[in-house]
Amino acid sequence: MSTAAATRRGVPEASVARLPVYLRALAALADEGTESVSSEELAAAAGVSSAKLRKDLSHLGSYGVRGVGYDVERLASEIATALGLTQDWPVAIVGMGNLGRALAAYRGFAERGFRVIALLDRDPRVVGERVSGSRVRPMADLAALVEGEGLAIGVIATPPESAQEACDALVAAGVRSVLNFAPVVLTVPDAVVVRKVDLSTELQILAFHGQRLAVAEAVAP
Amino acid sequence: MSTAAATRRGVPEASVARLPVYLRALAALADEGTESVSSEELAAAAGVSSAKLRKDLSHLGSYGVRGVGYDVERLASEIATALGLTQDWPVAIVGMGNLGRALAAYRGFAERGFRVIALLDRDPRVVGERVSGSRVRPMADLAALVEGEGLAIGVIATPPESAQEACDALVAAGVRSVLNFAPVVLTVPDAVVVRKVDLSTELQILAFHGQRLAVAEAVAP
DNA sequence: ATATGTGAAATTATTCACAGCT
DNA sequence: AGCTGTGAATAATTTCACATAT
Repeated sequence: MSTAAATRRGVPEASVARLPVYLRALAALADEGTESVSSEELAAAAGVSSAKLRKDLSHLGSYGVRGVGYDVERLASEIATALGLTQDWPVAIVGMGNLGRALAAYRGFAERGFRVIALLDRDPRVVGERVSGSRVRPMADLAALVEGEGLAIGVIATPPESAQEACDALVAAGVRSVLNFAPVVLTVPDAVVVRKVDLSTELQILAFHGQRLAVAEAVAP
Repeated sequence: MSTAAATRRGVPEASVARLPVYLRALAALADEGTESVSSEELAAAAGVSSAKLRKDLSHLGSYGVRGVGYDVERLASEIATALGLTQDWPVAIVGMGNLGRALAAYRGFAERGFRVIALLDRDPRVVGERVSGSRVRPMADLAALVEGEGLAIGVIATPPESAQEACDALVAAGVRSVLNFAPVVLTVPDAVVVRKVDLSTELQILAFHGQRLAVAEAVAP
């Protein structure tokens, strides 16, 4: 099986979710001038076991050298290719409340190669306002953004009540990838991929573990 | 095995991660006055299969009625208890950059019962400033916050370079639960639980799937 | 000598399908 | 008659351990 085939055919979801972490660790190593790295070292930097790292990388192809390790630049480039980061992924942020404005000001998108090409809001009182140097656009512009500018990823930063509506508008315009910050479950066609970022879910999971720790300590201090 | 024992002994991690979603769906049902719900309905609202929902709930105990379904209030209360949400979880946010300020202004913490009791920054020029009605405090205050106010959860909103330092300070002060927004892997002792929220990782996962979809469509449009 | 890549084993998670209870 | 709770079956993921390549 060729590398390209391996990439297109299934890379397990759990592996995909870790590739960005490896990529970041590799970028840090490259920054400090490291040229070669072993699976043990890279795994430590990424916070996983070396066996897991090697298994993950094996789904992309065979880019290491036995007895030596991995070339940092090469591996970073292969992971970036597997993730599809060699192409452009124009992003639009929908919902210009507190969160939307914070995201619009966030530099992390651009740093990772995601170009924010539009900020949108459904409220006519917000449309036209300048946020982080861009004019806020109406939802009706979505179709043109997909057609004309290749808009590929929609970020939903609306209040929960309007998140599904925002999502429907994105999907209707042809967006196939959605990052949802609203604390609701979105309904989308099969062809659309949704990822969720949810603060309060994370806090609740922490509460669960915090409670477990407290109980464990009470039993065996 | 008693319910309490079931809760304390392992609820699978994958189930724990879904409990907050069920809780939110139940809250929405309660809001609209629904008193009883079947696993099928609740599962649909939470975006999972009914078998998965029932299996997840079975780890908490047996709170449904065969042939009938679940009492919405009761189930919500049981899940809240399992998650440890009946107790107070004081939160501190470390790092008063853009993200830290956005988080400080975010109402979602309080709505879910997480009380933000302190905002901190290591920069003396920021300490003392007022953010969202609170005075920003120095890192040296952490120990007193844990001792005196029961600080339990630390939110790291610093730049990546200082995230480990912030984390170390939290852990040294006695915080056992950390929510990390900085795009770095944190090193902590076993007794500390870290959850990560990472925008660019999520975007990269979307890019991977977007690429897959594009390829699939090219092959079979 | 050393570190990768990978089958095989072990563990964890999901789905199936139905017995058991209301 | 209907819906939960759960063993059993299946699938996914992780870990082990070593043959293989340099």
